[in-house]
Amino acid sequence: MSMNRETESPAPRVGAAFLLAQLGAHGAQLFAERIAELDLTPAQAGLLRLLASTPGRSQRELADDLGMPASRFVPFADKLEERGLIERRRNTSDRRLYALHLTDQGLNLLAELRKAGAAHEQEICQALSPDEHQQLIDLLSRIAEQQQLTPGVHPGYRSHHADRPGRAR
Amino acid sequence: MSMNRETESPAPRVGAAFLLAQLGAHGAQLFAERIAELDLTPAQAGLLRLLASTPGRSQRELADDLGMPASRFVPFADKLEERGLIERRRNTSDRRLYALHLTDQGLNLLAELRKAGAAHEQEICQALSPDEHQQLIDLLSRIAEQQQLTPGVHPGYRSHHADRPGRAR
DNA sequence: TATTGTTATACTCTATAACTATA
DNA sequence: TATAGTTATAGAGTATAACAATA
Repeated sequence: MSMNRETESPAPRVGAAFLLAQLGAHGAQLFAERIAELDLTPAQAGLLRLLASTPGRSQRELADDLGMPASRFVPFADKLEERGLIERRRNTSDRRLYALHLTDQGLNLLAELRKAGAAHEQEICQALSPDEHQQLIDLLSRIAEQQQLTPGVHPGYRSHHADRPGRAR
Repeated sequence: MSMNRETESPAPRVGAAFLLAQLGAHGAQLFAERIAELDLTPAQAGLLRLLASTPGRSQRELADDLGMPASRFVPFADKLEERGLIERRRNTSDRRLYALHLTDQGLNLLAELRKAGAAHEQEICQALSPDEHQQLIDLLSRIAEQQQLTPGVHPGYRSHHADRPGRAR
């Protein structure tokens, strides 16, 4: 079949929103494959980062931040506790609450995680010069702020496969 | 433990890759909610756009492009055919193949879809000036090309809820 | 009575693989 | 024998809601 019957549409006319969705999903997949080598999922990595910045919060608060129902957070946290990465401490003033903390082992893994994050950043942005790289961060930050996105959390965490790391296909 | 032992890290130090994932997921969600008013999912919209640019292809080819298994493509296309948006025509030279085409009704809905896409683009990029908007598109296009992403398709299509439109929470 | 954490059940969605028709 | 399309089934993952402990 002839493929060039309508040559009057040369430019693909791709918008920024579509590119953002496309690149975001692509990058998220690459990152998931990368940290699978640490036996971590993006959601698990998100919890570790969350506990590093504000330790001692309750499971319900953390579940809300990650966008997952409390009932799913329980086995989600169970696995990380079994691996010795996080710790549940009883709150003495209100014994209904747990206070979640990173263990030393969790801190060590978090350091590995940050190395992986830096390598991932370079992989995604290798087409840009350092100046352009910073330019992109500035533009994206402005959009994120205007869209009122919470720093450090994105909606993908609420999704499926929060427990088992995915592999490359 | 004291929380301000390392005060030398004042900036949140968010990378472009994380912002891309965050904004991509956020924008995809907004877009899904927007086109739910047309009773369409992002994957369905993707197929309509695909058929508009290159009509007459087989189901297997299209399923591959959308990243979904052929078995799931069948009921996926069924719904659009029942709604009179697409049409299956038998290939005369190889009668195993279907050739999928948009109907007139499908073309009309595609026009609505493009209006929704333009409005979505403005919603996402309202923090930027026209110049900055174009600047962002250029930077993202360079990354997409270097990462060898297929124009017009993104991995989110392969995912869940390809059939039923989601609503705002 | 309200809230945190937990468990169980019922449901949705999916891929695997078998099957038919055509090549 | 190989491929396009289809169907069925078995399994994974989820939210809803009931439950126990504490406030």
